[in-house]
Amino acid sequence: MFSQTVEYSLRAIVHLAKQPDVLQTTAQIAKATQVPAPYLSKVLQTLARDGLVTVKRGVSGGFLLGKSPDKLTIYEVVQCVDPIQRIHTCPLELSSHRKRLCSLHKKMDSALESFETAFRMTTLSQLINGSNPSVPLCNS
Amino acid sequence: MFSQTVEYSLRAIVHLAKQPDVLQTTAQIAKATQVPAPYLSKVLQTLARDGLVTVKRGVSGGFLLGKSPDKLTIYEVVQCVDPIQRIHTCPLELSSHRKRLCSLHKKMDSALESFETAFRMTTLSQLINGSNPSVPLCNS
DNA sequence: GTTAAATTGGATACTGGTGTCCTGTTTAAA
DNA sequence: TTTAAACAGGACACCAGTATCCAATTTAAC
Repeated sequence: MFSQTVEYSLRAIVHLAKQPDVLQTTAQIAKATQVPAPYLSKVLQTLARDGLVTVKRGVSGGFLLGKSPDKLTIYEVVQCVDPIQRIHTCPLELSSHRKRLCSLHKKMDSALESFETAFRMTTLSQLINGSNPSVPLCNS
Repeated sequence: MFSQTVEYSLRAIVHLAKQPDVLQTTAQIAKATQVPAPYLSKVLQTLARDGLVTVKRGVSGGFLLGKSPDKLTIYEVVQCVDPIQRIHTCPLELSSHRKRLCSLHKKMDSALESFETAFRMTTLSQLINGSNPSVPLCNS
């Protein structure tokens, strides 16, 4: 259901959000998140394109979270790397369904909607400062 | 988000559910649902394996819905052809997350759960006899 | 200025989902 | 019994997501 890219990008963002002011290299993030470094590199590029992470190139460079953790939702991350495709028009292109989806596709889309909403309402802060004793990515 | 296989299988099931007692050939279903016939053939095989459709081979054969439309949920269809993978154990295999997922994966799984629930609670009857004037697969 | 750390971008390989085709098997109907 | 309709199963092609590697570029530190 979730692509690897989504899983990886969320891990990376969460890791950065835990120390929002600390520059981290791809290698460091890769180790902490158990994501293959070369692939993570591509994912970080994508995140950087949308400003979700900021990048500093060259020696002693690395990545930083691009937005404040309490203003950054996991929805933004997902949409950046592998957008949730809502169903807006009839996949069969039936003319009479153009404005109003049939019950099947309406149901499918409403499932997507609730999925989307769950992500829209969750910020990185919530994940990190929540009551859950299990710290993301951290074996403590 | 939805695989083609899920989309196709739901179309086929809905089509069969509209006339639960009428044998339909792969070609007929393919035409009505706008699904490539050879691929649909594979999907129908999968559905038949789980008894969601029943098959009659040979001349004047075809497919029938395998269960009563009011007892068949679209969840069963999805789980048959392309199961929703809930997150039960920590993807990073962190020992301390074994029993209790961290906040990130808990959130991801709860999104999957609501997704799943939406499907669990929807029967084929509801889709077909609902108040929605747009009839699935039908340009009326 | 030189060096080395670090990201960028391109090229490449692998894998699974999607899609097609062909042969074999079943079976109703003529 | 023969024929043809229809599904079953295997083989194959294609493409996008996943993953790796390498050369080029940037830039801090010496």
